[in-house]
Amino acid sequence: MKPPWNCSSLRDLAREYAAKSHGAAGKVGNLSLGVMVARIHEILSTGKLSKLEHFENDEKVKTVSLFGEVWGIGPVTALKLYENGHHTLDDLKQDDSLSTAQKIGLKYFDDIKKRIPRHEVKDMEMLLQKAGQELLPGMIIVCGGSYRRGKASCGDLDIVITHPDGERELRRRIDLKVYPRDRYAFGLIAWTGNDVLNRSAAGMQQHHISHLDPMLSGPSEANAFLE
DNA sequence: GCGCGGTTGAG
DNA sequence: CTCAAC
DNA sequence: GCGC
Repeated sequence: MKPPWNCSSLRDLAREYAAKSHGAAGKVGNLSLGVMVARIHEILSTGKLSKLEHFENDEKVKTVSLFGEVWGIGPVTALKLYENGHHTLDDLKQDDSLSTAQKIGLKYFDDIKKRIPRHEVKDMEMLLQKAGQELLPGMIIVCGGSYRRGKASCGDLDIVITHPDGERELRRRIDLKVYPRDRYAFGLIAWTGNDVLNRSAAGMQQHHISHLDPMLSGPSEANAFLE
């Protein structure tokens, strides 16, 4: 397959770039124009660069990249995990040194990777807007990101919130405690208080249900200022 | 010679 | 402080 | 390449 432009025009572009970047004569970085043109040509005609094939097929590179796809695991941790002898996502599941976020990211790896259909994002946006209006009339809630750019599906929801009176609002502190139904009783006791009762309820929970799944059964708390 | 985005939050 | 998400 |  031939690219729609010829090598001489590429060469001109490369020269121009090289001139701007104050590189050595006839070079871009440490690549000669010839090599650069050849590589661009290969990418345009085959869609990839054979020089990089080695990397894509390397077991370590593949595994570390895979680990890096887990929400909560970045480049540093991905590499560490690999060097600690982990080679699959199932290996990672055995590792209890993972952070809370990483455990969640791993557990819901497949879920999180799934794209969200546009209509579903629209539904969720409307739901939030409705809840927002009821909470504080005049609230403006908009879903941004790829949804706002008109994409047919989205990786997540990016929500932006404002209010006309936002600047003058008196700030109140709010604590949200969300419990699964089967632990609601503990939560109610704990967060009615006083602090002594809070501690005993926490103890009861720990003693009776600490074996339950922390994501599905654990209380989640949000401690926030309304801003 | 090094970092190259800045901010926020978890741990 | 490091690491990660956004 | 630029600022530290």
